[in-house]
Amino acid sequence: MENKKQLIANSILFAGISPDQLSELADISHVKNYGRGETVFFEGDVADGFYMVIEGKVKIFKLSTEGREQILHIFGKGEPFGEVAVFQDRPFPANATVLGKGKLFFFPGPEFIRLVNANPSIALNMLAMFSMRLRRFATQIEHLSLKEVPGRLASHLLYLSKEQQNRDRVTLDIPKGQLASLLGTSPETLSRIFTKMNEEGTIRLHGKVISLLDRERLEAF
Amino acid sequence: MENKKQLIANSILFAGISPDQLSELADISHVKNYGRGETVFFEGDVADGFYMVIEGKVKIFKLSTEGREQILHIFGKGEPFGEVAVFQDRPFPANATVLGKGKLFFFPGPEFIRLVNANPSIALNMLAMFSMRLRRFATQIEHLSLKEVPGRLASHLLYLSKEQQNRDRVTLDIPKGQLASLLGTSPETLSRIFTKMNEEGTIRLHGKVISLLDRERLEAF
DNA sequence: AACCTTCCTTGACCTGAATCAAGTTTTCTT
DNA sequence: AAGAAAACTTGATTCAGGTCAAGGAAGGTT
Repeated sequence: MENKKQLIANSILFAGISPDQLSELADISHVKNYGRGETVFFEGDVADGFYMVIEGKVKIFKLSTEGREQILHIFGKGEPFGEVAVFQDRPFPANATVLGKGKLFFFPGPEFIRLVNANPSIALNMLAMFSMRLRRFATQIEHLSLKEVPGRLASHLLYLSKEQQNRDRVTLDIPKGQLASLLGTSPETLSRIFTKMNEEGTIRLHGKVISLLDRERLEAF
Repeated sequence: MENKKQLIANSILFAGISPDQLSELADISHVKNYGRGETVFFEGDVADGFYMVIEGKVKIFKLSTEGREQILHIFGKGEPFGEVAVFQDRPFPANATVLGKGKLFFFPGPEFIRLVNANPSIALNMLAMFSMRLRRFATQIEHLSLKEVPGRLASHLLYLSKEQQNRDRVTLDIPKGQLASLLGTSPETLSRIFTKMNEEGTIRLHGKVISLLDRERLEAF
């Protein structure tokens, strides 16, 4: 329980909250466990609350009528999701499932709305978070429309490198099939491009570990 | 000047503001005029303030290295833009130019930040606005990745119809070339699809006016 | 009314990437 | 360790849609 409070206090969303409100949040939230690939919610479900990742990763995605998948976000530890729907009091606009297995907080919607309205610092935290997501979405739209798949992959590898202390040896944190869906392409195409970059000497592949041999070239895409 | 206050008071962003703050806003804001297709700002420019449309339309867009354009938003009367960059204190993430000619408000950044921090109701208005934009972006990503161009056009026509009192006779509010860029395609491809839908009897073209003859089919895309 | 510019359309061609199919490797499970 | 299930790779084929090129329509300007 103490642990629970700490997790909440350390999150971006609830940073700077008062001890009272922290206790209240800890009281109203549940912890939920999810098995491999289990669904958290479907697009169209009523948003009676939102979630925050404690352990594991969650993908938020859309499906086409033919079953193709486009990932919008992948959220990790400490990141909330579903708050937009709660805040707008509308159904979830996309599906959420756990990658691997995971542990999540659930916060009931009405209590959260009350908190946001009462506590300007939470509103400001949310604004900061939404701003970042808007920026990311803008980049994603740009990439989908203006870059070809090799360019998107190159961007992603450079992004991963930045996240991982700018090392030249990068580790994929999701399966390649999921990466394909995040980049808006098929596993087959992604695989071919990996192979080509490997042959050209731009990168070196070792399964989920990838060495960036030629950053210049990656940036040129 | 009275007019200026009214425009601010009627905007989504500043709805519910106090008379004092309204006066202050009116004092710190300037009105700027823009000629046909003039640029408001470029991607990468320092965001020392943000804008609100008084007259005309503004497109926010990204450019590829080869010069292709992807429109992220088109904003009309009363809509603010550039606030995300101001709020994050980061350069503008995209370009903004006026379609046709236009008249805009400019609000200096620091004063705005002060206002948001002091006034929770503005923060909540912003949250509502950002939520809506996140949703729109999610839809745009979904369309770009999972729908083909005819599907995106069909969606857009149905969306326009909804905006225009659900009439079956819809009027395009931007040139077709711009629509192509909004839908993430080329003018040539868009033109071909318009022609095909016209031949199939799904729609009837009269320049910028389009009759929706077969909603069923449009929705099926 | 003639001119110019911007916008739109149509044709011909080409290519990036999706799809289908079949194997291979990796990983879970028992 | 063996078997089953995912995950990944490779090949062959197809096609949506981008690009280049040229002509036509529409709207603004003098």
